[in-house]
Amino acid sequence: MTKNAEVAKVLKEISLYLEFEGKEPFKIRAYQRAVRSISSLGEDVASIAERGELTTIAGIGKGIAEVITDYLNDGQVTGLEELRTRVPIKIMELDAIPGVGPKTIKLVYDKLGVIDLESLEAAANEGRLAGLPGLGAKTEAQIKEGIRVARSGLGRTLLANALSVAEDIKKSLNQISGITQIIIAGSVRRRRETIGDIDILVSASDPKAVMDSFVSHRDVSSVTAHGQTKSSVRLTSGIQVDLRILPEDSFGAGLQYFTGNIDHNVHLRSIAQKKGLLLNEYGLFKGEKKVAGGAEADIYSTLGLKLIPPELREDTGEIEAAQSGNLPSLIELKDIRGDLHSHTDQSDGKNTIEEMLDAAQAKGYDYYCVSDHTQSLTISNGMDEARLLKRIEEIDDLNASGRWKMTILKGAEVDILSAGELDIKDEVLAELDFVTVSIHSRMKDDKKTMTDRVCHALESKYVHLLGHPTGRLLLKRPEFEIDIDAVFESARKNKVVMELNAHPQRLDLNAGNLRKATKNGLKIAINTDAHYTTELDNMQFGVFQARRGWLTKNDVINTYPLKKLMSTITK
DNA sequence: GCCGTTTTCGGCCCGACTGTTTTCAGTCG
Repeated sequence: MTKNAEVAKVLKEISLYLEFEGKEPFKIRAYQRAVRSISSLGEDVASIAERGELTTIAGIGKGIAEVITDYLNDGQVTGLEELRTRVPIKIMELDAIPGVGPKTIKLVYDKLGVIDLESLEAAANEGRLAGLPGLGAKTEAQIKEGIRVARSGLGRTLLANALSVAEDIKKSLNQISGITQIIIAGSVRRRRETIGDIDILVSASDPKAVMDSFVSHRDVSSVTAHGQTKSSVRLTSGIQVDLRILPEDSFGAGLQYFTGNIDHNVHLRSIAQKKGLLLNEYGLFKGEKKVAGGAEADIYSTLGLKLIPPELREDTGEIEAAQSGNLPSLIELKDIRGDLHSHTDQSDGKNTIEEMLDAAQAKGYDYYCVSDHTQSLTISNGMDEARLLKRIEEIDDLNASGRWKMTILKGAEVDILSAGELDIKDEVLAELDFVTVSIHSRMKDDKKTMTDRVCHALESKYVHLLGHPTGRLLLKRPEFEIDIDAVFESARKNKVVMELNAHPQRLDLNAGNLRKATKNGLKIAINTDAHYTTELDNMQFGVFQARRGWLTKNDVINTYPLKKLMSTITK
């Protein structure tokens, strides 16, 4: 997946240069669209290129496909290299400064010879920006602040974090009287894995009171906009929060608009246009007359669409599905009947097995699988065969004790070794109810080695699940190199289930791969991989991600009653 | 540059806020 980020970056740089040079706006927009498309792609762009299917990606046509192919083949794009030589500026670095865009970059390059963050900062500090055409003292001060923000490296944050920050602000806003509606919109509502900024939507009898309260919230470090209907702040944590206030009869339209994403909205608006309607955040209009606006569902139904769950709104086929009545009936948290991957203090978990079971029972689960690490993961105190056999006896006793109404399943998270062999003998694996295999070592293996390793592990007749299949840690570690299509094929042949690891930092598989896996007939298990009792709550993040991957209840084996679950995994 | 239930040309989503203007350009979402 790292290639996707690289390709997106190259396309973004091209779009910036085009804008810098004042080229055709629609061409610029086309490149921007392509950047978004590649960034949110659920699969490796290099694989798509190998199949010659680049132009099947939304927003990628012949021209941009060529650019991508160039880059994948040579590691560079001819036209871009020429631009870089002719205009030697760090355009990406400069554009990353909040409030600075291509036009400003062009201005300071032409007038002052600014080429990067350092030279811009020097110019600002020496007061050389103020006085340039269209730039005053305030803009100069803003740019200085923008440079500080850019330097601090505040980027995206995990959904789990953004959600808790957003809920916090929502709670404090809710104390203002006269608020009739308040909803967290944007990418948080779409449950994206990582969040750039938080959007909050409010309807209130006294909008000004809400705005004033918002910009003076205790966690606000700077206010970047403070208008009548819209304000933006940056929190001390670095997260940007936008607040938008709309009248009650526009709230549904506003919610639709500020949930996005942008491509979904553009598509929706073009449908409105074709029906002779205008769609904006205030409503759906036929001439002067508002035909929908108070409720989000009315916007969709008036456009001839079923209401699309926010998690699907990425313009990746959901609008067509809503038109033809083929939207999936998405899985919900209440459908989950058990957790099939969890740890205890016998390996690297922090709670005892009894504590974990109590916590699982409190969730109302029908079954729960204890799956500690195995011996080669010495750092996590992994179990050898003897300890595992003892654990099996222990769980038999716990089941017999009747203390828990749910069924405790005997499991393990078995390490996949360097050549794909497992680190526990078959005769012990045979004693387990549910065997998960995972990669925890040699994550820098090349693609073929890693793919062969994993596929070989899946061939064991004792293996039921592949844990966190791509090994990524969001915002921290990329996926390891692996041919996911080959893994899916091997899993299908060997009747192995794919994990959707619900840990907020993993969410592995991603949405695109989930969609592809189920299309290929694979089943999914959504597991928390909990190491603490509190981490059992992470199941919700797994379900969010499952919904983004278009998963239904039937795609997910831990929505099944125990009997059906066991017959599904039996080989 | 992309795209197609106005299909191979002629369109392409729409608006808020700010600063620097005196009607608007730039940035952002």
